[in-house]
Amino acid sequence: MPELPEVEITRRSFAEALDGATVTGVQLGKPLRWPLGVPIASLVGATLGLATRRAKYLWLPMSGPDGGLLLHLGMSGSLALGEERMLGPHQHFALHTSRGSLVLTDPRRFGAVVWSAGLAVDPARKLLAGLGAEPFDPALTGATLRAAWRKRRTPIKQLLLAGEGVVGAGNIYACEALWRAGIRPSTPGARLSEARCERLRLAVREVLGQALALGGSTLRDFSDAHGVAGAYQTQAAVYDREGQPCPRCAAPIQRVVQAARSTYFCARCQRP
DNA sequence: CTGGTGCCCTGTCTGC
DNA sequence: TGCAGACAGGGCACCA
Repeated sequence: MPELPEVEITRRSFAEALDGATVTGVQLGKPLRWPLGVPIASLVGATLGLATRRAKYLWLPMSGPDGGLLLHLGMSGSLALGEERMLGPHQHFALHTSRGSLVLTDPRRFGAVVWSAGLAVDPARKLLAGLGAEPFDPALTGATLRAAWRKRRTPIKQLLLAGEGVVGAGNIYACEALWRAGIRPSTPGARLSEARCERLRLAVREVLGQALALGGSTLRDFSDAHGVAGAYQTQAAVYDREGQPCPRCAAPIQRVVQAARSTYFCARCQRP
């Protein structure tokens, strides 16, 4: 489900409310992708800091014990902040605090909540290693993207999905950014000139920025920690629009499968 | 190293 | 109505 905009919107919707809160309990439902990695009891009494985000991961820092929870929403996860109550059938993690309970709902359980003593040590270090630059990092340029992709024959769509060079664009926003940049999703990364890399960098920023402004995309069930849905999906130019006219040139949008994921593009205005 | 595939798990929708 | 199959916003492990 959640790509970078949805994760960031989720973060913003609860981070300040829980900054400084005391952990009063933790509840687990069915297993998520990995074990929590710490006894629940040891977290009780910890003080929460301000939640941050790296790529599609959220980091909930704590002191006493020092460390934090690294959280990923997977394909179907969402967080809600509310009163403490029984876990529902798809609620597999709850962090009860002095200022409310943060509950992870994740039917498919591809998500994760993992304890790490810090971001620079395992398991967080290993999970975050190799991620590309943040899309809004001023240090990210067409030249740095060109350098990251120049030896990669993998199609650019898959490089974006893997977070190589730049993170944050999942299936929806990778399709949208490539359309905006006029680049065919099947184009090998190495084929992109620095100028096209720069165009794609700007496209990724624009798409993610617009999605952030619209509260993300709600295809089925995404909402922020207060239950507010997103509206970006109504703006999509190509995603899930197979056969419909390209907003730019009116040619029918095509759908292909790359690495087992649907890719939508306009064959007329997106060039190899 | 690299690119490709399979898999984790559940819900929803489509077509027979 | 029932049921099988495809598909879904992500990412890891493993293979050749």
